[in-house]
Amino acid sequence: MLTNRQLQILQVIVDDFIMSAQPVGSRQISKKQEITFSPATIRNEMADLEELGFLEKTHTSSGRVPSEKGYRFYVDHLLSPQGINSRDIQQIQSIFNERLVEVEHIIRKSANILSELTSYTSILLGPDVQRHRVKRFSIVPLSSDAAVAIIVTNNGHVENRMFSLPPNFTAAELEKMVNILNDRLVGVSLDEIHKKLEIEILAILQQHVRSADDFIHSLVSATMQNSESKIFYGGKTNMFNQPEFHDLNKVRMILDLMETTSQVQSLFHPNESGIHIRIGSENQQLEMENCSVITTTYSIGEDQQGAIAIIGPTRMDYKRVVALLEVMRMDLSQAFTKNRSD
Amino acid sequence: MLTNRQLQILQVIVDDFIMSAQPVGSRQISKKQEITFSPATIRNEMADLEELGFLEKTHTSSGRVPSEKGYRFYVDHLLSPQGINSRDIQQIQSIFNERLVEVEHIIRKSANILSELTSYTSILLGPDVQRHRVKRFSIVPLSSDAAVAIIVTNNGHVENRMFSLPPNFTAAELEKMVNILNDRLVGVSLDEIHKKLEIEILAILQQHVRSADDFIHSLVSATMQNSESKIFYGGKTNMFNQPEFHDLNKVRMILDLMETTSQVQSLFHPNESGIHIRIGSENQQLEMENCSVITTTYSIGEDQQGAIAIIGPTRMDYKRVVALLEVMRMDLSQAFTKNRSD
DNA sequence: TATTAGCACTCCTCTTAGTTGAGTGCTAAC
DNA sequence: GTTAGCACTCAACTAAGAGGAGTGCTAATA
Repeated sequence: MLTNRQLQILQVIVDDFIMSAQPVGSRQISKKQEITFSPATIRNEMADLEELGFLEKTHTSSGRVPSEKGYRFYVDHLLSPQGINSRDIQQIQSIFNERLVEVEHIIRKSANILSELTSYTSILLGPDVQRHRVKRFSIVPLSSDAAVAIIVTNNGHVENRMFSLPPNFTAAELEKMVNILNDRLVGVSLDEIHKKLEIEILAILQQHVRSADDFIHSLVSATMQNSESKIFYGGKTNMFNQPEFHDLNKVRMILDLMETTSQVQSLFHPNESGIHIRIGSENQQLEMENCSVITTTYSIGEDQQGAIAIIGPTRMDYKRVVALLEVMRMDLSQAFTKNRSD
Repeated sequence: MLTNRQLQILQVIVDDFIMSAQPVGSRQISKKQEITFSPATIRNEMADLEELGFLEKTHTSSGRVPSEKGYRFYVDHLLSPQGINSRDIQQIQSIFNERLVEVEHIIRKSANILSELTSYTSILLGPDVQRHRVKRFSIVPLSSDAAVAIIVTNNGHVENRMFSLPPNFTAAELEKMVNILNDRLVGVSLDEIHKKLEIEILAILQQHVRSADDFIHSLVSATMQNSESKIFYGGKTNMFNQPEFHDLNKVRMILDLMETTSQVQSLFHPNESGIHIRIGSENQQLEMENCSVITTTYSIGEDQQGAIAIIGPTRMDYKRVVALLEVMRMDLSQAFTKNRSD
């Protein structure tokens, strides 16, 4: 176990390095108010902390820098909760000033404000549309052979997909069909729609309408390409500010990663509540070995979740980001839950 | 006027510099097959071309580099049309392989393929939604005080906006209202909707429904935030490949510019057909002083336009990009016009 | 025994000087 | 008009040296 003094020194080093991005030397540490012992003592302790794997040197005679293990320890044991400044709170509140809660709009705004307040990059996942339930299903024909299928969900989200109509399909048939579909689909969650269509509804339609096969098939293939939850970014180029990303290649790799939906999705831990911190190589992605990712979830209505991620260097201001995410998570959950529709 | 020899030398220099990104020296030029005169002669000509403003030196004893004026001349007078390779054509055709034409999907794919083929950044503007016409208007109530308004346009595009319902609004009233709105709005273009709502339709509704004022007002404010045409990007980080963008700040400025819708919009020349090339400072934006932008438009249906922009360094492969855009513009126009609905 | 002052040592960083090579402009010869 | 030749320029690279921040170790101190 670490002694109190070691804890104290580790804390000072991490805090200092987070602010300065410079290796921290013993002299510098000794100047801090809370430190009462001499540089020599500190050097001894630092040597021990290095042996234990919490610190690293950039070269033989440099100051110390926290290792990943050091950050991990800091995050797990030394992270005193921090209040956040009323200005920041105010800015977060400003997201919710407007009257009507349009989920997408709020999330977009949140992404921007989070990136502004943290000066890192923020990624917000919108609600998992797949779990929305159908409120209304309708079809609008565009021409003799094409139509748009529209699904409005209980949360006011609208999905639409074009699909091709079987030849010689009459308006009357279409109406009949829409009625049947509406009867059967309302209340079904989006991810179950195509199963439902293929198994249950196909049989029913076949009794009432010509070319139901074609129709359903066309509709199924349209609903198959399932709609991913939208992803919103804030401060994509904030990384450029960080001295550790003055290397073009690193920045590029991360920006490229953020263009790939699947990669971005894998940054999140679905179904785990609370705040999660992944430091450096704890992220599976090679591109992220110099980054830390802090994620959390917020609830939208009763059983849906959105997610937030902040991406920064491993030398991230964990304290502040955690505090901000805590507030954000609560506020978003509250906003989305009180105004939700049934 | 430039002599033939000067033209030839200018052409070689620009071509060479576009490929190599290195200042071009007289010796190097003299080695080209088509060049029959000696380095000394070339040096003399280059000195003249520099005096005329077509070339620049990076330092006193360096080779020459085209100036903006040089590029401009090259683009205006020396750009022999180039065929493109059948592989590239094939790749472009692959965009249109799929059966059903979903505008957004095709544009997204085009953006990616263009950036891949050019190795620059591509920006595609979707159709100008404001000019779509209403095909069907509907309202789906979500709860007692909120509803979604949905507009399907003639091109199969779907716009939707949440808005608040006046208190104690009955389903019957809503239906009546939607019927009236549908009668009046079908065929109206999106940018005219709110005018139409406020002036003409309000009067009619007031005769039939309670709280028409509130309702229309709410609807108007929802339709006011007019939907911009969507913007699709390809190869956002391709710039990192260009040696002239090894400076973080330049890249950052451009990436930031691309996050700002209004800035991006101003890269385009609406209502001008053909291919447009803006070189360096010919772009108004300061951020783009090292970039050239090549834009063109394609038609969607009869009277709508989308636009394409390719952004690269001033040392851009104009010949190739122009050729690719030519093909792309034709193919997109064709694809969107043959399948359009009335 | 724990702490600290002192000191030799390391190694990054910055500066200076020197070398190389690609390229030019100019002059004089062809 | 063209070209060979030559002196000159300057970026890019390399090497050497000074300065300084920081360390580890040893011996003195409380």
